[in-house]
Amino acid sequence: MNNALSVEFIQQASDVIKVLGHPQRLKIIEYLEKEEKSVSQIQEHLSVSQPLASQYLRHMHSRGIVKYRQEGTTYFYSIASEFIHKILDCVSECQQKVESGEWELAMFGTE
Amino acid sequence: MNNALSVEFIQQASDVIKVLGHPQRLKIIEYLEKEEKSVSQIQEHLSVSQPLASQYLRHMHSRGIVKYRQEGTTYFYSIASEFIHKILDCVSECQQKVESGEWELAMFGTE
DNA sequence: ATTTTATATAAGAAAATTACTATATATTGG
DNA sequence: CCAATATATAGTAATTTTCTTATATAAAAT
Repeated sequence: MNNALSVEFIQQASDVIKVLGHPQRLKIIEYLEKEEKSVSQIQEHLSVSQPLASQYLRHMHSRGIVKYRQEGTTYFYSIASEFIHKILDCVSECQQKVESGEWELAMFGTE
Repeated sequence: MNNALSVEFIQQASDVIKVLGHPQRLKIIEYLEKEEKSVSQIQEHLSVSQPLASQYLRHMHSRGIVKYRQEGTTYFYSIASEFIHKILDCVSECQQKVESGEWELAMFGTE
């Protein structure tokens, strides 16, 4: 079932994964899961400054993780890749397993 | 099907995901997927120095991503969490979908 | 035309990450 | 006890990331 990952794919995938390895950006992705949101909605949801929200989104856009649609001065962002949806499912499933006591997210908190 | 992620879980999960957002560390995880490996095996597999390999592993161990078993002077590392296996499955599935043309890993490579 | 609203962009300081070199520890074999 | 092997740890320079402040753009409203 598991083919080996190619060197290039590992490089690309880790680039994408890296973006999700950040609480605020992961929160954005979760917020966008169901439907597109405007920058100001995202900004309020995170309680961050406008430029910082914009920067997060630009960052994720440059990696192909989100896309946007413009309507007047409003930009609606949404998830651009199936891979992101899958990862999010995975994280969500993990939370459920952890809550049910079936799994541990991480085994030790040492250091 | 999708419960909302809690703030604490997002924090913890992004901490773990962050570790995978690095080509060499992701490669280690993939290398460990089937079975445990010694530090020197991992070192050779990555073509990095001994201290660097050890540092990667210590880093991943501190996050509960890998665990080890000692036998003499040899340390055998393996994946410590189900979550990591799941993420790896997800990445592997993604590569297959990308190769088959069904998905794109990322939509734009701009910037 | 001017103001307001929504967002983007730029520049830089502070903090974190990365990878290197040098050294330490601990187990095994002679 | 001494050397060799396998791995860990410490210290650090270079790079990257993160977040802030200030400014720009562009559409809409007055």
